[in-house]
Amino acid sequence: MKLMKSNITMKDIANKLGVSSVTVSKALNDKEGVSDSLKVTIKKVAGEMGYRFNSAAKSIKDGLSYNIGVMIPQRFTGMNDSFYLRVYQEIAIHLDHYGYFGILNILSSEDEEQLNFPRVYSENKVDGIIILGQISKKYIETVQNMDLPKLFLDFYDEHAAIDSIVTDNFYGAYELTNYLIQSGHRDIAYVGNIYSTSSIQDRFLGYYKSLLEHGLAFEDRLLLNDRDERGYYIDIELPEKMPTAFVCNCDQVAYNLCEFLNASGYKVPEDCSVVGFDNDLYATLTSPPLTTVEVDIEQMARTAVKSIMDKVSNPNRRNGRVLVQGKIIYRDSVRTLEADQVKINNKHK
Amino acid sequence: MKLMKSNITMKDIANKLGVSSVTVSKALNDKEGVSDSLKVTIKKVAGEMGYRFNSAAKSIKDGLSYNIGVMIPQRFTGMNDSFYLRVYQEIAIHLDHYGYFGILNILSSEDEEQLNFPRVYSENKVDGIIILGQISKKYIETVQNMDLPKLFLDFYDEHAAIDSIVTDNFYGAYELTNYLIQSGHRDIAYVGNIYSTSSIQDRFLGYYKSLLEHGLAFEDRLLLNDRDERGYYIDIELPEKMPTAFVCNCDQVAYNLCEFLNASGYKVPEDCSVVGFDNDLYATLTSPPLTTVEVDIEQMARTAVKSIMDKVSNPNRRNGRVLVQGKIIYRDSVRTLEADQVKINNKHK
DNA sequence: CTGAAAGCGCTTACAG
DNA sequence: CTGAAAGCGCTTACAG
Repeated sequence: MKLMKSNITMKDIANKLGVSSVTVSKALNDKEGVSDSLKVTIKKVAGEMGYRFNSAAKSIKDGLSYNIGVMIPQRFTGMNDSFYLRVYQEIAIHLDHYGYFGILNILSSEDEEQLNFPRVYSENKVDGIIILGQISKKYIETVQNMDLPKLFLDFYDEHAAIDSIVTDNFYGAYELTNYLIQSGHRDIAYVGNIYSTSSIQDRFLGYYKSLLEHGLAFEDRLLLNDRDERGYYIDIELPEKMPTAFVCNCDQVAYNLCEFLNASGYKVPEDCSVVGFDNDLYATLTSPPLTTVEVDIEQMARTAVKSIMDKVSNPNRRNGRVLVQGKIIYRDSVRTLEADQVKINNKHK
Repeated sequence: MKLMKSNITMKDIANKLGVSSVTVSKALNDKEGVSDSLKVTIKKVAGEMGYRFNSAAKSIKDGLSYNIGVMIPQRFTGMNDSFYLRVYQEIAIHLDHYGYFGILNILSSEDEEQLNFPRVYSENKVDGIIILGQISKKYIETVQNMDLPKLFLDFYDEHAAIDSIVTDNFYGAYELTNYLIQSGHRDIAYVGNIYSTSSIQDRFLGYYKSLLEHGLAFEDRLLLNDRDERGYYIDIELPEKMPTAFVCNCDQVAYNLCEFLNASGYKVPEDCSVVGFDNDLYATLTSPPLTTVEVDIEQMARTAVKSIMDKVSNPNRRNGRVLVQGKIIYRDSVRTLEADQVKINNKHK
């Protein structure tokens, strides 16, 4: 079925002007081989005739679609405050600078389980694909089999030799924990299921490194679970002996924790300090607002787009694992403990 | 520059099997004119060879890109909780059912002012375009000049003969106000800049109709502004005589109002009732949570996709202005006033 | 059931 | 500086 659109082609412009379509093509693309005056005329007439470039014709010639696929696993799509959608939005904006477009591809749980290639791939709709958000081990293999530049964003996999861009979760949590220790805290818990995602795990390790460096012992009671294997939040169980501070793997969990602490009669930061990660909406909804680490979405998107575009022009290009630094946002959810208060806390043992 | 990808084409499959590419095309597309056995063989070999369909070649033939553009004005992109991004996400999911993809197009303020066509249009990248979020009057004209099926989503314009899909703001606010009146409220304010967007205005009119129907007089003091001309929130000024209830144009403003009321010593709902609109994150962040109207995002996206796909196959198709019903979510921010309390309130006059 | 021919709109050598 | 020819990968008549 042919659409009844009155599509103007280069040939139409050429006919009107009594030149060839080759000349029109050169003029419109600012290429060598047309006199300046003819070029001007052609552009003018093209505008008058409402000419629109047919990118499909170009695509078929050079084998490029001028689209980049952004794949987000379905399970990340339910949230109200969607971090990934905002990342996608920034990606779309940056792709525009390269003359590219972004095609959003929600990876259904079904396709992920059945290891189906995404349609953007099997229909050749994209020149590269950014996988935004952790996918299953099995599906990583499927992605590896795709003959296309690809990039993991916001997660990585040790075994897959696929370039990735992640927030420096490790360093961010390390700095944040250092800050708590400098503020006099010695008994610090970490909240998060460390087997759930690499982000949560790496943030834990940054926390752990800080403990190690300061000669503080880590105990199992200091690791508090926040979600089940499927990623659904569960009630947080406080340890018998209360820590003086909590490092939460994300702001939403920090928010949940604050609510729970308040309900249990603990005040933040008087009774215990809480820090988050992400600096999303939740960080400003607690009272007091949360000290947290801001993920630099714009920088992540910019880096991701640059990296994938590099790979499109040079498929052998490897960038490895690139870290994007976060930034601590200091607010009021951390209390500075006086030396004697630290002692009192220790006596409780 | 030609990409060094080992692209398998139908011709390759045909050569391998000693048939013509026409036959391969028919087999792969399940068309008439190939024996079943040959069809099976072709599909099998195509799979083995890792054949991927070249959609650009198809596009150039039938003049369809199999993409739909979704344009969101830049000024709506700053928010943390992005309603429009979630709508876009649902649109992408529904487009998939039609074999289509969604291309996100952030309309920069610059392009909006200079009345530039979006690149998705001038490069023929889409078969239709959904404009998600109010654009300027001037830019509406630009959109009208685009020779492409188009659709306004979440707003409409009286003068533009462009189909639109909007939440039934009028009816939602009407029902909500009815509910307040049934709960004994007689002095009800509306919070929102009614010249800012058609949504805010229509919600106001629903509120107004409810007042009219119940013989309640509207007074200017009952209309409270919440944002300036550029859409930035301003401090809300309470009227001298406090109303018993507030109908807010959206949940975020309701949330802001609740914070302000609490800070000013008023308790919700004991001292005054508050209702919102949208049922977004903010509706559950107040305490108590807000009674509000839920916008049916999934239904809006489904309707929008169906409508634009209709127009793609039949450019003359007109659907007019389609309303998508919302749904009241009853929570605890509304107090039922006893008859005598209403009287007491009236005595204050 | 099978395939040769033509064409979609553009661009890339290459010849003049 | 200008353009005829060929080709990108597919599909649509049409002929056998």
